[in-house]
Amino acid sequence: MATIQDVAREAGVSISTVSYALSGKRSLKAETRERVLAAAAALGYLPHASARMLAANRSHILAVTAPLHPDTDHSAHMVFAMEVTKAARLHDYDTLLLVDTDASEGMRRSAGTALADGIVVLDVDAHDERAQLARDIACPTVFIGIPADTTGLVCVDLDFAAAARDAIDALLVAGRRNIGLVSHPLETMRRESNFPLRFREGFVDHAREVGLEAPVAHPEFHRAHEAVAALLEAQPDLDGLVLNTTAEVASSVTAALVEHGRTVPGDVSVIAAGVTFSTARFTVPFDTIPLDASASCSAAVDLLARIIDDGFVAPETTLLPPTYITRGSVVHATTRPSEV
Amino acid sequence: MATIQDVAREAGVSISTVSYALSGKRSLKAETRERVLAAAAALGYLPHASARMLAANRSHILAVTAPLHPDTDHSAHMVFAMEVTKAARLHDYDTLLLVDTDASEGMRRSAGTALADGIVVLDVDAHDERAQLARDIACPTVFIGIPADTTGLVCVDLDFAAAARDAIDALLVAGRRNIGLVSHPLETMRRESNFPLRFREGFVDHAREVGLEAPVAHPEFHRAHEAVAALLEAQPDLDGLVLNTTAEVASSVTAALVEHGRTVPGDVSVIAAGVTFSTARFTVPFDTIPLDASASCSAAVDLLARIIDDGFVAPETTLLPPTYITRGSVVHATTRPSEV
DNA sequence: CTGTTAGCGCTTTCAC
DNA sequence: GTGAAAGCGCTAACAG
Repeated sequence: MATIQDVAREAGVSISTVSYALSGKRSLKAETRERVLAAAAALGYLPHASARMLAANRSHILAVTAPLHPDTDHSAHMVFAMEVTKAARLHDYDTLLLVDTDASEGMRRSAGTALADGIVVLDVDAHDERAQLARDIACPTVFIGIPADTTGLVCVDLDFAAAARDAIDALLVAGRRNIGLVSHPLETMRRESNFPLRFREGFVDHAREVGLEAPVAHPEFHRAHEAVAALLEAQPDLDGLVLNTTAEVASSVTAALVEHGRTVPGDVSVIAAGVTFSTARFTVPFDTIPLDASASCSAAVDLLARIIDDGFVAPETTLLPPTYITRGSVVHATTRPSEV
Repeated sequence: MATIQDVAREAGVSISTVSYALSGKRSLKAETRERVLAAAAALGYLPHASARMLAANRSHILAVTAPLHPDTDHSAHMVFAMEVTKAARLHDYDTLLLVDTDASEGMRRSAGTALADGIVVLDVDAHDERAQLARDIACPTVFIGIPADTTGLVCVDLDFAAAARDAIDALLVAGRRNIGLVSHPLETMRRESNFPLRFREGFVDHAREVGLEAPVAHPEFHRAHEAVAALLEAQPDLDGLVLNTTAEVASSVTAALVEHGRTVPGDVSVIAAGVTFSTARFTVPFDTIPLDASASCSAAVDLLARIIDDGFVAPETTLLPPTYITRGSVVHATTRPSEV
């Protein structure tokens, strides 16, 4: 491997000139710079990562901690990890994957050894131990998700409460007033997984505001059947359904409704909200208020890069506004095909 | 952050003694070592990663390249990335995630800058550009998966041909002779994704050896229906089915068979083979010859660690033997419930 | 058994 | 506009 020495010799300049020519941190005579770049290219020079890290006191590495729960949706997990990685590359960072048992210990380690310049925290629980950890370590950290106590933390996430409101409002506009929510499995709620709680809360609160009953069901066995049955029991006239649940459950909702003699979207209009998966290929594609991993991750990494550069940013929580995708699963109550 | 200097001062020894006390690379008087360890603990000392990298010429980082295809199974993708990460930690390596467009360029970069000590290549196609890249760069590389030309490469993978044979044999033992295969979508086959090809080839070859028809179907639209219909057309007496396909397709196989008036496992016995997902929660759980990500990744990382340490290992392909998990979806033809 | 010291390859002052 | 040189914090000879 060619070193900066080799390039300097080849170009007939000093190594500092090479360094500056490549970093652009000070202006050189155009001709000199050309010569250096040519020499570097000729030798196939690439700077030695650890030497650069040590000298510059910057690793150009971000750590992303993504713990694994028994109910973890691997697919969503991967999408977030990849989107963080992609966003990081735009800022010239590579990303280290910290998983499982290593999610906390790895955070401490990569911060303590200066392995990482910053940390992205994924899959946040309400009482996540990584929240306190982030306060303790001296390493810029951004949460994608919002723990119960955000004191001193920087957090980014979709505004799930707003997403829940928008979903209800869209159904109201379609003349639907008997609205239910299929939320996440109880297992997920029990560990106080961050966004399912916030979505449910937003849903319940807004339903109360606009004077709706709005029952909530938590599916079991990764199927919609029981959840739909429970909602129909609580609300026999169910005509609107909000889904903030897993892909598996969502994909069986239409079938479950049909088994109970309800058509979609005529009898029951459906909206999937705060979900990462696409419903485009479902029997009936659902209107969706997506949880856009790319948007969340870019926002988080942009913030993190800024914190690393500035050395400081005021702790704050950024809520990303929801967007609405129409796919035809919400129709006005008066135009119900079953009544045509 | 405390440095090795601080620890040396605190313990009243030289920095090399600290280094040796912590690395154990030479023997010290027990008391000295204790004193050093105590001092390190007291100061909360953690070695500076980049300094260690530079001095030791070892980054303790592995890169894992996992490109993204339109038909990528994110869930399986994540499982492999995580299993590599877990296995790497056992050897004191961290793992860098290289995704997407960065899969090749990132490989070159992390090798060229000495960012990574080694590379794990995931999701290998038959004519994967990363094969040639691995030969060109001077960085230990292990493939999980097997490209068409393995010259000079180190590869690890499940023995998919053996898995296909075992699946057929298990059905033969159960008295089934009209066996079909539901393989991967054509999209996946077209890019010559590595293991679906090898499984299909193993299946077709062994079927010929034992004198079976053995039609193969490639599902569309991520559903089993059309594939099952195609197989039944080719083989109206279908009584055995091998699945080497996506979770989505596999989960709808039983329903598709039932729609065609066939029971599982009575009329048609089913085996899922070379798959990462579990069928335990399916309506009818399938006997499975698993593609064990953990096993493949451990084997690959163990090998890689050895190559990094030894500086050399003979290029070779390691095929992991398949195992069989019984879940009751294969019954003998004479005990067909539908005939009881 | 322990200490001294020369780097590892780069960045960045400081000097010209 | 360019060069010389002092580190960054560690590892691993080389000495004793």
